[in-house]
Amino acid sequence: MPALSEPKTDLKSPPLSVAASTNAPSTPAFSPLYQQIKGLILNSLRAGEWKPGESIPSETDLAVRYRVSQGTVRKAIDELAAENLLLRRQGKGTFVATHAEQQVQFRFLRLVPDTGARGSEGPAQRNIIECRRTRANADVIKALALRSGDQVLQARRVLSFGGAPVILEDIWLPAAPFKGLTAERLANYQGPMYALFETEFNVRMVRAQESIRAVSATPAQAALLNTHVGTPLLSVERIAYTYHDEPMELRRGYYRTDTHHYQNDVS
Amino acid sequence: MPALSEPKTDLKSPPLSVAASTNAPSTPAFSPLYQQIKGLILNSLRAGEWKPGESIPSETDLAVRYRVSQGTVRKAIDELAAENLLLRRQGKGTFVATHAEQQVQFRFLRLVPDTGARGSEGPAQRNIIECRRTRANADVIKALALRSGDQVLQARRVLSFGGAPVILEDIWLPAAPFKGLTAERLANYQGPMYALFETEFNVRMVRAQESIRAVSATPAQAALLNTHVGTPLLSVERIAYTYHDEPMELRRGYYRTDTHHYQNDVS
DNA sequence: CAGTGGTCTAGACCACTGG
DNA sequence: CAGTGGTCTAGACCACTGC
Repeated sequence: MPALSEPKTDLKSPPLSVAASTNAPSTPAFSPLYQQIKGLILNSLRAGEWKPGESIPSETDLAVRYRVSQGTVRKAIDELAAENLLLRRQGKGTFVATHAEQQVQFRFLRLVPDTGARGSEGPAQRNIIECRRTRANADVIKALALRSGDQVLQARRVLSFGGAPVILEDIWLPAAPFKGLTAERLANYQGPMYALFETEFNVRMVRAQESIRAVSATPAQAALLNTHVGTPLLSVERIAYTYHDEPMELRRGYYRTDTHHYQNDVS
Repeated sequence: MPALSEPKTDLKSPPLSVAASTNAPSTPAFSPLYQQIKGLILNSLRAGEWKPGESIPSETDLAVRYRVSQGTVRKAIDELAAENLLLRRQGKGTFVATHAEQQVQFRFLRLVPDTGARGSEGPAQRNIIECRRTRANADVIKALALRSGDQVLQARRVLSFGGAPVILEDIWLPAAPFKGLTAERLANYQGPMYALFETEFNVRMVRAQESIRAVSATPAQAALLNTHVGTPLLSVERIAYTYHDEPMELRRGYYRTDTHHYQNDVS
């Protein structure tokens, strides 16, 4: 009999009214079994029981562990795979998604060169301009759901493609989860920033929300992006979330769009 | 026995190597049953057998019709619902998605007011500036996969929210599928343009691809959007597709982003 | 060859809708 | 109440991977 840690009481039993006896009597809060399984898997992911890039137990193993049928586990995994949290590979297993993989390297960066595919210009050069620790201001507090007075790490960097600066970014991170992150660590790391966050801080960015505007380049922005004051830039404000919709990063990007464009599929 | 029109030969039989005996010998082109069912449903949708807003037959009916199990039909419908082509409503049935519904009114328009929810400023005012019929130029031919010399309808309009002009759009449509579309018809129609396309021309837009840049307002654009020359505008080029990825519209939009922003979720 | 995910089936039962 | 989609199960078999 496997070591069961989660289900002290069997899952199947009554509707499992999660919302205890609070004031919300109308909705019985029925939650299907596979949703509960999904929640348990999510908990294991957040706790780091299975790390990015690793495989999780097979469907049959999980079925035994959770005492449900394999089909129910399958449906839970299906949803997690659809949300890009897990990655299924037939014949091999199911893996925790990671930003370190080549395929999904730029999943969160929607800027692509006008001609040619992503990465056709070679790898991006990342230059950290500055990095410091400050007290979060009102904007950041709201975006990251912090408390007034909380510390944040702030970084500014420029991304260049083929030698030409294209993106200027200001980044804010809550200091607590990223304890120990220094300017050197950031500057020396080759590869996507989100991959660093995974391996060093066990923080995996899962989804993000972006608000996009057109703005005129300020003198400071123009200088860093090697263009003229007043040049139209794409302003991209991103809030990135970890598991359970916890906001973990605020990023304000300014994109030159004379050789690149932001690409989006809507359906 | 139901009137079977599609499956002259039973579906189940051998792997059904769709890619006939062309040059591609390595891949056996195995296609699961539910994918084939999905294709058949897609064909019925395109042919207009079930119109937008209407319900399609129940899963059990379709299972009988296609001679497969209900679970297989279910999986096909699941995918179509995930792609927003169908809409499931428990207890009622499965419906063909439509742009006429209030909920999905603005599914393709990602511009939202900076404060408040979509539509909080009341309905959009749509003003057709001009509408004419021309020969497609190279750009349009490429975007809509036309043949040189083909006719297109071109329209220009301004969308205003709360009385203030926010969006200027140039729209190109292939003349053939939209035969009979006039400036009056466009100008007089209240409601989303895509809803008109559905009811009048049996053309349903299913997905779109947008390329976004920041540009400076030209004198003409500034005048129509009631702003200054040089104001940064969001340039949004959209190609919209019907069923089977057929391009059906090219749209070049210019958005003022001083009171609104383009919102995007990335995962 | 064994182990994984992927497909397909058949049947039971539940939740929701509307007459 | 009947009809619809939604959940859950159990079992058989297929396709893919790697030893």
